[in-house]
Amino acid sequence: MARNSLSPQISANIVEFVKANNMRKGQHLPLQMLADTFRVSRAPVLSALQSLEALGVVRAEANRGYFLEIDGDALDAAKRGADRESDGDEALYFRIAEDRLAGKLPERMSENELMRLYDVPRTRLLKILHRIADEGWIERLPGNGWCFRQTLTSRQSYEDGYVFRAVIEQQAMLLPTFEPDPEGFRRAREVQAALRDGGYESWSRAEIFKANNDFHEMLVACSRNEFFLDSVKRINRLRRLIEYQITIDRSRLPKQTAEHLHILDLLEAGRRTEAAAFLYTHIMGAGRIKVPQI
Amino acid sequence: MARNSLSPQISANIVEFVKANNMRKGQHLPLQMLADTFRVSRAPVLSALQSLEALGVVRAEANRGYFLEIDGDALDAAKRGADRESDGDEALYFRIAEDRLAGKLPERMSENELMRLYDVPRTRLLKILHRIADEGWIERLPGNGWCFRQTLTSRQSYEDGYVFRAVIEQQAMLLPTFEPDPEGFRRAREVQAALRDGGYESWSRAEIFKANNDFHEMLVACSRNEFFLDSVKRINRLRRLIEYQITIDRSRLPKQTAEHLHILDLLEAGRRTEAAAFLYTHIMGAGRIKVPQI
DNA sequence: GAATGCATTTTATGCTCATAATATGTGATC
DNA sequence: GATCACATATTATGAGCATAAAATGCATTC
Repeated sequence: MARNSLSPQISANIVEFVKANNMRKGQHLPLQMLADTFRVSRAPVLSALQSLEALGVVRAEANRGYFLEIDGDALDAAKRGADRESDGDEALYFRIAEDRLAGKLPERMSENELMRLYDVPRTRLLKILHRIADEGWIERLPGNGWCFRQTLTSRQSYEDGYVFRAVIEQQAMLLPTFEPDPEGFRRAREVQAALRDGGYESWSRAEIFKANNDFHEMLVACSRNEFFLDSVKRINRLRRLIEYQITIDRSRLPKQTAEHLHILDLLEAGRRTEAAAFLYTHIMGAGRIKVPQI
Repeated sequence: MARNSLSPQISANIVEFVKANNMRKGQHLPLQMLADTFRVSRAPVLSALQSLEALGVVRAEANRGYFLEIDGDALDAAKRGADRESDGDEALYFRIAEDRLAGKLPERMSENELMRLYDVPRTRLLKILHRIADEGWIERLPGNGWCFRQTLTSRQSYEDGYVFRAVIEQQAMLLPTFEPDPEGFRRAREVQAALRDGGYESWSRAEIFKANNDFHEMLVACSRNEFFLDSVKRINRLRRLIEYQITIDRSRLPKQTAEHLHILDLLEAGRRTEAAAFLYTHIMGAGRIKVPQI
């Protein structure tokens, strides 16, 4: 009847924010600041804080606002709880992706067929279809209906994607505007070290995938060219869907993180050309693409 | 009240199709073939042909279908007529782009505000906003409303775009999967030669721009990697908006077409590395970007 | 037998209204 | 002086219905 509320999403954002900023018990969480951070009004932030209060994460004080009740690094339980209930659109999106990858959907479908199949109102469906179109694996036909493209399902596209990433990321690093971001590097080192020291066995598939993507996007962000960064982000969203279907080969992770750290080492030593070349073979290797000798 | 018909658009497509295939007076235009070509049903093709009949472009014969009444290369008048009345969405899209570039729109706007301002129903507005979001110059806010990004308006983005194109196109040409497409080359030569031999003075801005884009997209298509091609197409759609605001410097066109032909020459002589290097400086020169000496 | 012409079904858009969520203005409180 | 609490205004979604356009099935014609 009405739209689904933002506040579960905001709750998750707040928890993430608290962790990322290493906040401690007792610290104040001003409404307006959080609203500005997440680019929403104070209203959904308020209702998010109210539900976090019910979980015991924050405490309300009359006329003074909300205060952290738990140290930031002890929030994992709350985080998982918040993650689970967030965003019904995301769920539908994944259902469609899964059905498509499993070959359960015909190539062409009308909006009405999709609405009936997934039992969602048109508006919600359209929002998701447009997002999928943006990712490039469906397109609107000129008359009625939509048509799935081969992007997700063909082996060729999979390999083309790795080649594209390898080229883009290497070239981004070679741009004259490229400049390492010390803070980004520091955080990346932390995450990669944690992954190396045991994380590769205990983290969830999604967490590992996110850590990997964050690393690569951080690197490309250093190029200070939004087109390079947008390209990488776009293709990574696609990758997420495909890789989710594949079981992660965890035995390859230690080598991967070692290579990530090596790239940071090279860059900090000012050996940028070497770093770029290494990054290229790193990505091609991850996609198991043969590098031709020219 | 109802949706706006496809048939004006289809009419334009038919005219274009006839010209591209060099069809002559008297040739048959089968419904199903045209429908398949444009990925629609026979219904809108039929109504398009009926309006073309009213213009005298085709002639209907009872139970036999429609036949060309004019040679393909004499269709310019009909083409211009068809172009003009096609697609109201496109018009709105350009109005928004223009207003945005002129600084007439605030950074954040709600859907309702936009509906009131342009006096269009929500569905039509949303379709266009999603298209704009896909092009990257607006984004949906988490709560209400949309937010324009700086992509269109900043000098920095403009230059970044040229750098991106130069890198992508050069690298696409260097891929092991790259392979010249003889038919594409032949057509490109025709167009570029026509542009050189007078076209640069008489063609409209849109025609010149399209010829230029087609050339570059044809080259990247030869890489046989859809991600490279999609990237170039995406950025070219953006470029169209910006360049439309700028008066074309027609004096630079002869040099440009000469360079295009030179690239084809190099490729046909098998000198791919040289062609790629030349293409890179060609693009950077068009954006007047200084190439750093490393 | 391929393509048309016509009839029928299906689809997407636009409109109105109800409603929950988001956004925002203003006085109260620390 | 910043932040909150509350009241109010605005916004976007969903549902139902009417309608023009698009899709499709089938007899007819060449």
